[in-house]
Amino acid sequence: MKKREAPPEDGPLRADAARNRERVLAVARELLARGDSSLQMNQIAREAGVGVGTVYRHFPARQDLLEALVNEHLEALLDKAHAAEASEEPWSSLRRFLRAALDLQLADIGLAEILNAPRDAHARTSQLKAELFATSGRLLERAQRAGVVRPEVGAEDIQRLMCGIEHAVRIGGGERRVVSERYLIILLDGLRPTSG
Amino acid sequence: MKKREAPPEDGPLRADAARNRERVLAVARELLARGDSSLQMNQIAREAGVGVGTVYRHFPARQDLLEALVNEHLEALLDKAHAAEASEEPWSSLRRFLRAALDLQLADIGLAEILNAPRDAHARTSQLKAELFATSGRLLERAQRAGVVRPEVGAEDIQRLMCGIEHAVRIGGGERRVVSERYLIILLDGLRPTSG
Amino acid sequence: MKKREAPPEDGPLRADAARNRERVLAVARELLARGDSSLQMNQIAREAGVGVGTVYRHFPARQDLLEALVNEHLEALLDKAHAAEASEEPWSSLRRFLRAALDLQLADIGLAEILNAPRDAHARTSQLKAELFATSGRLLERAQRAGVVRPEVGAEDIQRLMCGIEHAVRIGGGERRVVSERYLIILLDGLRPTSG
Amino acid sequence: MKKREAPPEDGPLRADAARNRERVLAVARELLARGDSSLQMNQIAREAGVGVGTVYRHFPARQDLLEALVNEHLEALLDKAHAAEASEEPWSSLRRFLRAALDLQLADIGLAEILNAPRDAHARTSQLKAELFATSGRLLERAQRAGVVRPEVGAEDIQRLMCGIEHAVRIGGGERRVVSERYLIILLDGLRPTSG
DNA sequence: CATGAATGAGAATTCATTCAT
DNA sequence: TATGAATGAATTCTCATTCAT
Repeated sequence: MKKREAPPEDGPLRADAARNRERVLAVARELLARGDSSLQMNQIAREAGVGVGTVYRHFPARQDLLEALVNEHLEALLDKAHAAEASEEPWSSLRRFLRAALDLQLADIGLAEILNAPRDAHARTSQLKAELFATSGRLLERAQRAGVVRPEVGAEDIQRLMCGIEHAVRIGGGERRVVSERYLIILLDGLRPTSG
Repeated sequence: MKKREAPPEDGPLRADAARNRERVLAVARELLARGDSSLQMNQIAREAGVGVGTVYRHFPARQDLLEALVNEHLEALLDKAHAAEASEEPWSSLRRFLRAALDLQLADIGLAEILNAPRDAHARTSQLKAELFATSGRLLERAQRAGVVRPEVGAEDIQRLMCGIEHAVRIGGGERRVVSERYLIILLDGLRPTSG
Repeated sequence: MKKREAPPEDGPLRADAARNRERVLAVARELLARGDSSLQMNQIAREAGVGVGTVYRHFPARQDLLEALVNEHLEALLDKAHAAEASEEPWSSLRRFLRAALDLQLADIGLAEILNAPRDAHARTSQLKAELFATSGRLLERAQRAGVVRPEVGAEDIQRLMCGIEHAVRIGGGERRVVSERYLIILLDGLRPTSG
Repeated sequence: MKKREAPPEDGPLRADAARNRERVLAVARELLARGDSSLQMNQIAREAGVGVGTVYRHFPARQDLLEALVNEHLEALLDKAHAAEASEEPWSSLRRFLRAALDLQLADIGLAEILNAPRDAHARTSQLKAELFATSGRLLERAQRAGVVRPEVGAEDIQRLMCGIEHAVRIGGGERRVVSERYLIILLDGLRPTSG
């Protein structure tokens, strides 16, 4: 469990280094997409056609690789959140955001892991998570003020419940799009304030 | 993929064998409770103070151990389901059953795994799962006939959603009882038919 | 029965890799010479002063190691066979070949095992065996056409009988060279056509 | 490698003990006949329907079991040798004896092992082996005096060569009876004195 | 910087033998 | 005396990580 130095992030990478980095990321993405979230360094190196050492140079630990991979989806998700915030309707914007979030989580098996990780390898990740958390919190509160979401749930609950729905979709069969839509609707209905 | 013989289950165990078996089960239970579901034979043997061979004698594979551990909870859950069936109120009996299920799943990290496993090591497990599935299906249908649950969900959906809620509770902090109760309520409300 | 990748045999090995490979082979050879044909990976690693992983990298299975060890002897034997074929005298060339074969088989306890193995790990081995079989078959037939070997024996019989002689030499004491020479003469005389 | 006490051989066995002993022997015989000469105590016990301890009580080591099994064949072989000795023709009696020996060795995979073992577990075995060795020696010498066997071979050579032939028969295919007869003829012809 | 061979701890599994019942 | 559960050393094999080239 020895600590390695952080990868040099100062200057722009040399052309070949950048190419290798991209290859590694591409392979890792591919593996996640195939549902293999083990991210074994040797396997990645082999499939990327680089040495293991190269993978370790760019990503000293599995977590670094995972964050690099997930961050772009995190950014995409943050964009969705901001877009939702720009909309006028508290409820439908929240719904749209959660739908997008669920799609992304299902497409990227590492996203939930990063969202739930207690600590991050890179400040960038922490920052993105914090922003995302804040924005979804505002979306939620707006909906609560409008009386369309039960008042006792918080942003963290939403995140956890979304990961729960993702899990429910993953563990079984059926057409992904259809199932995830059905389960999301159940969650959304459950979030509505108790009528009466 | 060599086939092992089933562990001898015929007669009552000898006193010392029974004691060791219990020790192994106790350690395994403890490990699951600590959240470690890897159930490594060496580790279990070491912590139980028995030889590895002893663990293998009683439980030739991880799956056998897991099922032995889970089956008693599965039976308890089935009892709850039958009790719920005996009740008159479609909705509250379903709710009571799901509450019990969630509590058990949270207490036993292996329960969900067994519930979702595509195949079982022991016929007993398959039988219990089938009975449980059938009973919860009847509970669900009764509630649907009474118009208190949306008609498009099936017993499998309920199981998957419950595992999702379990997951949501596990991945975060907070007082387990409180959090699980809150999330369950959201799920239950979500299962109600769309009013209007 | 998982398939492993073949050990990389393409380019020339790195200096240290080659050194380790040689060490492993040397130890394995030594073990065979000592009469231990079990070729246990950890024992070899220990005696060679390398990690187990290194042995596995070079030789994923016992069979690979054995074939690597034996192939050079197989090649030497094939050379002998070709040399014998180049000679003019049917009988003495066959005798010379079988003498060489017996010497090699006695020097390398793995040779007979590979010769009798129903399948090989490497194509190279199969190829060598096939060539050897064909060549010894031609030597045999030539001797049969010359009327100096009984007609009903085939190349396979010769191989089996030679392994039998090897076995006879191994199971007892006495000066190896002397005993093997005596037994070989008995076999050779036995192969002559029945006079009368 | 701790030494166990010899099994009590004094009095006649109790009826049930004798029955168990026979069961064990029967199973072991069966296993040898199937070509499995590993004689694993647990396996034997299981198939015999007795506890391992029982097997160990009767046969403290694999060698004891093997000898018990083989001794009756050894006795049969000795009978053949004596019968051969009683015959008048030096050559055909030797031939008949060796044929019988080869048949027995092929039928009992343990026979050769006992014959070649440097030391025996039971005096009875040593005695049988010595008698057999002496008798075959006399058969051999008679044939040599008659000038029908080359003078430089001894009883030990015959034994080793016979084991070699057995080995040659075992390692390949073909009809056992046919192959063993063919190889035996080659050996017998090879044993004849060099004509001229 | 890149490479990939080497490392070695650790997990799974088997089996001969012992010993409590 | 019989039983068979228990033992644990021995073996195979994997993989994250290091480091010589």
